[in-house]
Amino acid sequence: MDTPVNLRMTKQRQVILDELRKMHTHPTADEMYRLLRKRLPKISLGTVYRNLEVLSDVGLIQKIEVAGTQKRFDGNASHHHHVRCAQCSRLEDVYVDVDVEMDQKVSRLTEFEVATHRMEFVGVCPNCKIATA
Amino acid sequence: MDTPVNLRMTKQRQVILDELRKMHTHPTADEMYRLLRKRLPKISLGTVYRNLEVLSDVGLIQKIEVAGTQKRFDGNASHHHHVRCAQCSRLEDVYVDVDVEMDQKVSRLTEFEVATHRMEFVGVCPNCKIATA
DNA sequence: CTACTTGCAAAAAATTTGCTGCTAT
DNA sequence: ATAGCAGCAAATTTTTTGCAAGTAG
Repeated sequence: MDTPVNLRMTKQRQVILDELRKMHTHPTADEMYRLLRKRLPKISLGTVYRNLEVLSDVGLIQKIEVAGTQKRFDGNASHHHHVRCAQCSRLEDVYVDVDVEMDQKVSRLTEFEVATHRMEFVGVCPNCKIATA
Repeated sequence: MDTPVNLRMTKQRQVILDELRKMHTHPTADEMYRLLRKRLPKISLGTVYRNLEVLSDVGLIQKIEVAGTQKRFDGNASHHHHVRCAQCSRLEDVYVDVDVEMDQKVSRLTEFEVATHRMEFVGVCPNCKIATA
């Protein structure tokens, strides 16, 4: 539950981080699990869940909370946003951002002390545009 | 699964919409269920799920996809965003928005045809600020 | 009428947890 | 040494679904 005081870099954790970083998609825990078993045949789904949780707690990866029932994870820990296809749910990174005063503005309006934000753009992806046309 | 051609306004659906609109919080399906049983003791959880789904499909309410494992729903169907407290998960509405060109900009960058966006600001709410201080 | 909806119960999907033995530090 | 982790399996939590009977339009 709580993130331990001293994190260890176990084989499993290393591989999870490694694979996620080279993925450039935004897999669910279950998708990661299926992939990881190629390198670590005995890894368990529980371990995948626990590690994705810990890694995002310490900021090495991002937990993406967007549409859909499953959580998704992103090996890219830098500040960026996402576009999602309303039809096929495809998810991609977007590197645009609102101006820096936005968080301040919301802080004043709501009395929350706003630290960051996430944005999800929703639309139709190139593939689905063709399919629809 | 598919939204029917003709929607009926049943008692259950009416009450769900009604209660959700006067709530000003952003309840989960289960929270709605517990509340609704006061007015409709025999309503089932399945009905609550199905109706929240249908109502958001037709745009009468909003399905909020934010942090956390459960989906939340918002009786306010107008375009607005949310602030979430990183400590206690309290969720509030925010009426700020990015400039209208943002969606266009993302459309050009990603080749998605962007229709809308959602923003979630994350920070510490007034209560938790006090508790922490 | 009849397409749509409900309640109920069971199933499925997603995530978390208890435990015991192993391992990174 | 020892706090932290892994694997496994069981339990929980959240959501969906099949079905037979009821109802709005």
